[in-house]
Amino acid sequence: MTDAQKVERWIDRFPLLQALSPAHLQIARGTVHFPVLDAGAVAYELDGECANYLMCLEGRTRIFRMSEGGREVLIYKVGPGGTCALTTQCLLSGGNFPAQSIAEERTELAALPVSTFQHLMGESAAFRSFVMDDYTRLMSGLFTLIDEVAFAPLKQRLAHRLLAEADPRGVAAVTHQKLADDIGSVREVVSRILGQWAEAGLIEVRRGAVEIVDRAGLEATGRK
Amino acid sequence: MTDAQKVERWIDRFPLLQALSPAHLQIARGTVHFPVLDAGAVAYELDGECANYLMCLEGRTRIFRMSEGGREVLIYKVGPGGTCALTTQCLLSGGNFPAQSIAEERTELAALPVSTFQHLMGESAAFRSFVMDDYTRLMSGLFTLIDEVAFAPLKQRLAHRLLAEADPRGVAAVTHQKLADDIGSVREVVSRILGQWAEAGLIEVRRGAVEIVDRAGLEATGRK
DNA sequence: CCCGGTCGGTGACCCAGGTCACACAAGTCC
DNA sequence: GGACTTGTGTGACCTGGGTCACCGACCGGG
Repeated sequence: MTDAQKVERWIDRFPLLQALSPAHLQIARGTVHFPVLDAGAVAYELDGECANYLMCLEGRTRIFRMSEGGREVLIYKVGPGGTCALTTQCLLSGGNFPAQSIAEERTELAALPVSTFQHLMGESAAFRSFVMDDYTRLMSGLFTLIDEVAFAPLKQRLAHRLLAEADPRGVAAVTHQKLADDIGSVREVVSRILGQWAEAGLIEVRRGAVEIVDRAGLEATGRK
Repeated sequence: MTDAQKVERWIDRFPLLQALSPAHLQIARGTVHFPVLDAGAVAYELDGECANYLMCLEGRTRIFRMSEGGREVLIYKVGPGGTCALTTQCLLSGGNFPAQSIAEERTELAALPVSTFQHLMGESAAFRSFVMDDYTRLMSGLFTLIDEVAFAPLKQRLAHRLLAEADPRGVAAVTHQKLADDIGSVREVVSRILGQWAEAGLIEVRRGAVEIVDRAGLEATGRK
């Protein structure tokens, strides 16, 4: 794919960019570039510096925090059409990354350098609203996350994760280990809960995947 | 105190406002008003609408989330010179309050109506930076909060809270119940931990107050 | 077809921390 | 100086969920 094509695809994926004035969009087009991450590659590390505003074109990255003990909490995942709102946090605050990120699969990004970002933030109301939109979304996501880790029993968090991970047909292609990582628990516990649900006919477990049989039932189980 | 005096005090408390252009500052002066909350009054409720950008002149408010079970987590407290960054979240996202707030003592606020807020956000880079500054600070606060609720043992969270609550002389004027609420636990547990620390000579407990005797020791106890 | 890595299942055990049920001490309001 | 309210101390108990130690099943490659 030529660079010009990549630029078009990028604008395709982020239609809101078209609200930029021609001049501003021109600046963006001229400075954007397109890094690619292999599966498992580190997108950025905790406390790393942020040199680009990142948007995701293809693939998926996982953003999480890790405790000294090695356990993790998932903050969010970014897929095609999403921006990595933590870069916003860094660029706006002048600080470093408050979490770390790893590509779950091969991931193609669009990256605007800091200078462009700052310039557009200063000059373009449309760009500001584009950026702030995702940023405020991140904020509200954090509140529900806080609720979950602070109050929700593990079952509920697992149910949520599972539902979030499932494709339209209700199949979630994840290992127990990955689920456990996402919700900050351990494999054994996840296996046990999944076992109970399978018993109850809510799900079916396969190697490397879980199929949701009774979506409603699962949502309800989670809820108490 | 006359209104004019209040305006002066307000600008005194928030010196960064002086970076606004005279015209913008004039708009702010013309529309700001000064609500007062009695101790225990509700500053705003969960899911409430936000009509003003709020800054705290005197007093203290507590912002927290509550579970269905009635347990709470403290998000942060705002004192003199602080802005209530959740109002920013509301105003920027166009949504409602993601948490609730109660005045811990008589609290005097400065309030800029939405219209002024929007206007200045659109026009004044200085105002934007003033607002975003606190907003990004909130964001990073949330990350450390997530860390704590997800990973830290209760002792550690209690130690932090206690240290945060203590005045320069090391006296924290709080009941066990309040501490428990802040960290999302229950009185009995807090009493027990406090008892152990008193035994170990780290603190001294009085009715309605805790005195920190060995600050360093307390910080260390928390840390593992 | 065998062999090593990745998954998943299961039981025994343990512990932080929440729940319940009191008893008691300090203020405080008449 | 009762009587009531608010803050605290403490023991008995329970349970979610993490830890440990395995074992067995599947899977892809030589």
